[in-house]
Amino acid sequence: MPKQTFFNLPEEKREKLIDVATDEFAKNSFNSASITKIVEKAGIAKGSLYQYFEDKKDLYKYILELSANKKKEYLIEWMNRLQHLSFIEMIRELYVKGVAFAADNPRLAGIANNFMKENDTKFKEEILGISIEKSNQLFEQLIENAKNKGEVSRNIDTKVAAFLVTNLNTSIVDYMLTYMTYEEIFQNKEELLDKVDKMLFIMENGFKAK
Amino acid sequence: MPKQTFFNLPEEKREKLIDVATDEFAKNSFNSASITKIVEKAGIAKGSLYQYFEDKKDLYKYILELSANKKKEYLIEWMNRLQHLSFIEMIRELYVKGVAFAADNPRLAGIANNFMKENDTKFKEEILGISIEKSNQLFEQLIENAKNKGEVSRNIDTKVAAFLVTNLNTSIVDYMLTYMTYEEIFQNKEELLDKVDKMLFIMENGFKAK
Amino acid sequence: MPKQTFFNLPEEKREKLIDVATDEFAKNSFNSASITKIVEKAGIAKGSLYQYFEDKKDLYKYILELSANKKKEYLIEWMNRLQHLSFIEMIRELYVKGVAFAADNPRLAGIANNFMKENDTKFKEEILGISIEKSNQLFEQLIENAKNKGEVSRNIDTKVAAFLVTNLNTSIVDYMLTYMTYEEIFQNKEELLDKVDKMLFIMENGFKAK
Amino acid sequence: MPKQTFFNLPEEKREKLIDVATDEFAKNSFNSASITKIVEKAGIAKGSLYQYFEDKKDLYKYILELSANKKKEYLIEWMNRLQHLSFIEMIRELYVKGVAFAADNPRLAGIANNFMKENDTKFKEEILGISIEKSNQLFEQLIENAKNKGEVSRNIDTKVAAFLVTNLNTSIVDYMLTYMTYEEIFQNKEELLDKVDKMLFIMENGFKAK
DNA sequence: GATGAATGAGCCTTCATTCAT
DNA sequence: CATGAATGAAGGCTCATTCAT
Repeated sequence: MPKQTFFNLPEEKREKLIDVATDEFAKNSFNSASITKIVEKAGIAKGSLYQYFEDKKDLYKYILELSANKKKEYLIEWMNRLQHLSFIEMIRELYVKGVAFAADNPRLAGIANNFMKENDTKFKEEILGISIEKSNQLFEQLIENAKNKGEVSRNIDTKVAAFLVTNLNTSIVDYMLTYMTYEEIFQNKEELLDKVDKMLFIMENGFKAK
Repeated sequence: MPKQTFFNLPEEKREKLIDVATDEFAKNSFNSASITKIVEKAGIAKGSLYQYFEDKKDLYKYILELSANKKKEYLIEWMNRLQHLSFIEMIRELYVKGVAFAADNPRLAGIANNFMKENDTKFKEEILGISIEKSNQLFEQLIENAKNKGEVSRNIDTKVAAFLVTNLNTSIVDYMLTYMTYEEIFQNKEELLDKVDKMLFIMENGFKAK
Repeated sequence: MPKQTFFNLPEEKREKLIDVATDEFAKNSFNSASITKIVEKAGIAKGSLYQYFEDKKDLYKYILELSANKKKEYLIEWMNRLQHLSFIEMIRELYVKGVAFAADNPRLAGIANNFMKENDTKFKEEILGISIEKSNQLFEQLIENAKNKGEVSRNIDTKVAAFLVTNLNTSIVDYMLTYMTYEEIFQNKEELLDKVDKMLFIMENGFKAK
Repeated sequence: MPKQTFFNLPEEKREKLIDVATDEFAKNSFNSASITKIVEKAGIAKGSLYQYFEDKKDLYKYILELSANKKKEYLIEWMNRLQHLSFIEMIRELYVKGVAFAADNPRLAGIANNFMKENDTKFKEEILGISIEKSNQLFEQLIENAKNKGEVSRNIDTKVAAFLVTNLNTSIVDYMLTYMTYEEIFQNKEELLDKVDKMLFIMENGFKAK
């Protein structure tokens, strides 16, 4: 929720600021990110930033939201087809889109990633606007549906399964961003997608030999 | 590797400092943790801390190591029985011990947890003393063995499976520490262990209904 | 190379800061000079100084450069007449201007003087921007020319003579600044210039009785 | 003037401390030299040092004096023959011994050298025990004598000549220690002595072509 | 609306010296 | 006599935020 002044800015200036802030928050935690560096790189006055945004947190929220919106574009197709896909197909597509997003927009993905790592729960809920609890409920619903359709075993615990699905999603992207350079990610996109398939195979069938 | 002076300290003082530092590093990332706050809470002069430790990193390493050692005590039994357990039993025990450790020592677990979240790979490898790559190899070996014994399906990819196992382990503890109060953790230990079992059931058998 | 912010400062404030910093660097080596004392005496916030200058070294470079520029004004006439003067006249004028500069601007001269005393060669070359070696070559050239014109004996070693000329120049000013109060320097300017002449007489004719 | 306790020390310990302190004061100005580093390298308790010496200054005085005494050994021969040498021979020998001393004991020479560079006149006189003025008088006397013997021209100014002689002496050694590594000094001793001769030739005969 | 200077608390670290044991 | 823990001021530097212009 930037102030109106921000949207009155010439597009070039606005984009530059967004770009620079994205970079900073992709590389640093909220605390470590430096407003000073952002305004320096963006070539704007420090005071100006405080005319566009309430404070550091406000800027952060905005950048995080942009990243989330960009990701939604990747997921929109997935969401539209939720009904028509089998559960595993759904998850596969979710992961695939997630990895593709991170591969194509490593900085945007990095922001969300760093956000997930923040320790301060109050801070996170304040930023999210809703409780973490709530944000996890989508998957529980999807799993319940899949159980009803007979696609997912009734023997597994829904909440636990939802937790597992969400965390693996996060872990994959985290791995990419933390241990691979942007270049490596870019060059190995196919390979990464292949690994996603292998992971889903495990999730679908389990470890156990039959 | 604190200086000798640290070990010459009266136990009470030493414990107080460890306690306070543990607290700070459990609640903050390395960068955000404050030496100033630590010495203030410990009631010692700032200069004194530098008589005990080389620098902030040295203190951090020590506290992290203490946490690791404490955790090793929980895992020692697991390690001794590695040969005699089936793969799923092994993983279950690993997770169970991990959760138990975090439930009994939430702050110590929090330190390791925060360490995992650090973005700076060089920093992490410097602290660890070995490469991240290397530290992940144990599980790959365990999975290979399990495949050979016929416990784990040959159809699954070893590296991916190892990644999955490690990350879930981390995620569980992270979840506990981030979204539950110490009190909640303590009161729901049984319930948490039950969830571990449910997760392992999924990992063993997969999502798919049969 | 101060930041633009420094030049945007009201002249009074800027001059005050320059004055105070000049004082500190005239009285102390680079290491011993204190940023804290400078800002206190200048009556500005510590953070402000870092809005004007990159760091201590940046401030130092600037102050040193100011001193050098001021000295250049004294030497500009000398440099313009290099061709038309005999060697000894050249040296005399150099020394005379140097002494006059130090007498009129003891603090500015003191800064350059302290710089010469720094032990760390790398530091000095970094500040100078060129190698020490190079900065000494002017005199060697002048002496060679003088030899060719028959003004200076071919029997003397050029490099050694250049060393001698440079070091005496430095020594004289050093002596003034170290062992005389600013007041004494000011009151004895004539006397000092007379000593310069006496020294040049020795350098011209040597110690030896004929 | 160390305390008696210092002399009661086992020789090995005493020598180690001297050695380490020598090193520190050879590499740093009085201010920059670190007591902490000295005791660490010497392997003694910090408190101990303050039982041997009054304070940092006291230690410094002692180390400086040791260096002076060592140098006196080099100069003793020179002093004994003062009467029998011509003026230029005297100076030559003084310089030669000085260079030889610095070549053989660069650290000891470095201490004296750093001392000369100190800005605080009061500090220097306090350390020296006598006024700088006084310490320069020897040469004036020697020059006067040389004039009387007809070796040195009556046309030169005694005080100025004395200043010149002393400062060149210092400058040569300073040059060696600042711009040459210990190894280079050691390997080029002959060459350095040759330069001394060349410088004395200039001082004897002057620049002027005849 | 834009500016950017000013702020002062905070950062980690080093210092010479003291003094209880 | 030796120890080394304790001290707290000082070191250079960065921070997010404010506010007069």
